[in-house]
Amino acid sequence: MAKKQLTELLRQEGLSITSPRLNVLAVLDESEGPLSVENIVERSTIQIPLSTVYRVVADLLDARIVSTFSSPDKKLLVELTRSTSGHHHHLYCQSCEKVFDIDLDTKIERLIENVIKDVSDSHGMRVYDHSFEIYGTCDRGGHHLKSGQD
Amino acid sequence: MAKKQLTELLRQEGLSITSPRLNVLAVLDESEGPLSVENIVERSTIQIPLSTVYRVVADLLDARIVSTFSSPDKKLLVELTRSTSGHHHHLYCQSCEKVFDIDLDTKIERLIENVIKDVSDSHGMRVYDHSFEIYGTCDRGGHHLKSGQD
DNA sequence: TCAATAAATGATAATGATTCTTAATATTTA
DNA sequence: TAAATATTAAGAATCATTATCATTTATTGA
Repeated sequence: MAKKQLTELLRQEGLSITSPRLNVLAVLDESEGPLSVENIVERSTIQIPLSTVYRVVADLLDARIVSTFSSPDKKLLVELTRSTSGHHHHLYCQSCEKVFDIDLDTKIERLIENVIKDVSDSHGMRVYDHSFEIYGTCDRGGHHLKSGQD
Repeated sequence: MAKKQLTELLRQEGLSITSPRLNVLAVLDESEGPLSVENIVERSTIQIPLSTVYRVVADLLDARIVSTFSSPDKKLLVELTRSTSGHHHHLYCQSCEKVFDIDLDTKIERLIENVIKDVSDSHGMRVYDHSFEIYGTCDRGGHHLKSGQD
């Protein structure tokens, strides 16, 4: 995606255009999958302090430009909201520490929605989200090759 | 569950019988749902340092006497493995910060297994676990009433 | 375009959950 | 019961994340 488009993303949400924000967006845009804050810093062409990345991510999250969730080892993972067709799930590889987006087909997803409705009704709760995550190992090339996505 | 039974649980797994271990087990046994480490300390009749609870929980986890997972705010949650019929899922309440165990019916769970098989095959991964979590609010009595379970 | 104003950043300190270290204590085993 | 072994308590250390605040940068309106 061109820098101009990234700029437009920010402008549309009323966020001012700054170099840390553009760079974080560019890094996320170039990645195939979700990235940790550390990943983002590593991949950025300019140097950005971790604290700034956390703040930028929080702002982008408020604006719903990115989505966040946690890895099995409880680190913050970030991805462009737009890069996925809305709701989806994640597949974690224990050995190479990558995360993959997965989409369930509509039938399955609808079934899950029904299950959620049953469960939440029986508990008298209003549900705002759900997650479905799969943990495995790819067994390619040993353990802990490298963190990062693509 | 009687103290004698808790003792037996430890003995069966070859763990020595200590007062922190028995107390952590007793607290978990009396709770309706999963507890955080802090919850456990609060509810224990004897005083146990946090670090000891973490270590005890790690030992009990190795012995598969307890199971652990993470809350949305990334805290460690613990429950007796025995208290649930094996695999199950969780429902989190944002307002009162409780966690409930939920069981999906066999048909649904089997369906999920199939989905997982498809996904893992297509990514060439060996799957060792999955999670399915629901997030909601019970809207009873305002927000952040109290952490804890029963 | 340029100064005034508001917002964002960088550097670093603070925090909170969890883990580690080590001397002291409790449990097990012979 | 005593020696050998495992566990604990206390607090320091660590890691990810958040907060603080002085400085810099972006925006806006003349």
